[in-house]
Amino acid sequence: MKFDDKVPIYYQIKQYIYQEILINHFQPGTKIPPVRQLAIDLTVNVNTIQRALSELIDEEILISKRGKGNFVTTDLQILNQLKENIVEEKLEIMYTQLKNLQISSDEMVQYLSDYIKKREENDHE
Amino acid sequence: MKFDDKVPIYYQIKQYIYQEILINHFQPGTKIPPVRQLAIDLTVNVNTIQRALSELIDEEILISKRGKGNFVTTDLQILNQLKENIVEEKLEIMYTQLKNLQISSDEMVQYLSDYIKKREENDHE
DNA sequence: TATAGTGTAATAGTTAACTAGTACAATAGG
DNA sequence: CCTATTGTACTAGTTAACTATTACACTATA
Repeated sequence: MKFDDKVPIYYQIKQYIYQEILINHFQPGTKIPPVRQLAIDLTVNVNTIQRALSELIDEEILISKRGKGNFVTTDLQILNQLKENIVEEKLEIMYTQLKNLQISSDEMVQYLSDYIKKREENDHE
Repeated sequence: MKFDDKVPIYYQIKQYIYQEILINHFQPGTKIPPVRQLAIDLTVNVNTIQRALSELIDEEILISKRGKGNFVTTDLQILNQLKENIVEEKLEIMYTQLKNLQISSDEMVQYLSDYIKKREENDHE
């Protein structure tokens, strides 16, 4: 996995696991891969995996069962809230950054539409 | 100035200066504040300012004149390109992240519109 | 010419993130 | 009961980012 060297790896792993859960690659109630396997898959140290997981456990996104594995919560309320928070966070970051460049809301929507159009034209090649 | 502790400070300063230039707080051809003053204003060390500035100088956004100060380029071509690049970069980051959550382009535009609407309702209070 | 203001360089020390390695605790299965 | 698998904890060492400090080079001006 490729990481952005401007952001801590453990934090990017945390985001990655959020993503895998929210798109149901890791399903509610099921076991996620063992820490040692994740370390291999993501080519990082076990400690770095553990740091990401321990935060997810604190957040009750994951439930740790010693000797068994780490399991995705079955609390759909938590997961729905998580998705909402993440989407809103991403929107807020972009909104704030473009506002700082004195780009209006209307321009922002237009820029996004244009960007998507451009992307999708290229993706169809 | 408040910094995101997940991203290097020098990098955030660099982004800040981009912004100040693009919204004409620092105008083409004019001198930006001395490094020692910037260090005070942003409450960081001079070395950290210098690190950000040296990258901007490499990019020819700024021109350094020893003993005089650092000056914003007068090359509007470079500045226009810079703005385009930054806007596109911000759009791309959000697009990619929301796509990773299996959010469609149409949903994305809708989410942004909703978010803006919500923001502006609150901002008017 | 002396001094203040400017950019630049270099050293030393601190901290957070990461890696490597080892060990330990709990569980499952033969 | 033994062994493999799993999560967890701990120590040690490296590196990048940051701070603090000093020094130096160039410019303007009194």
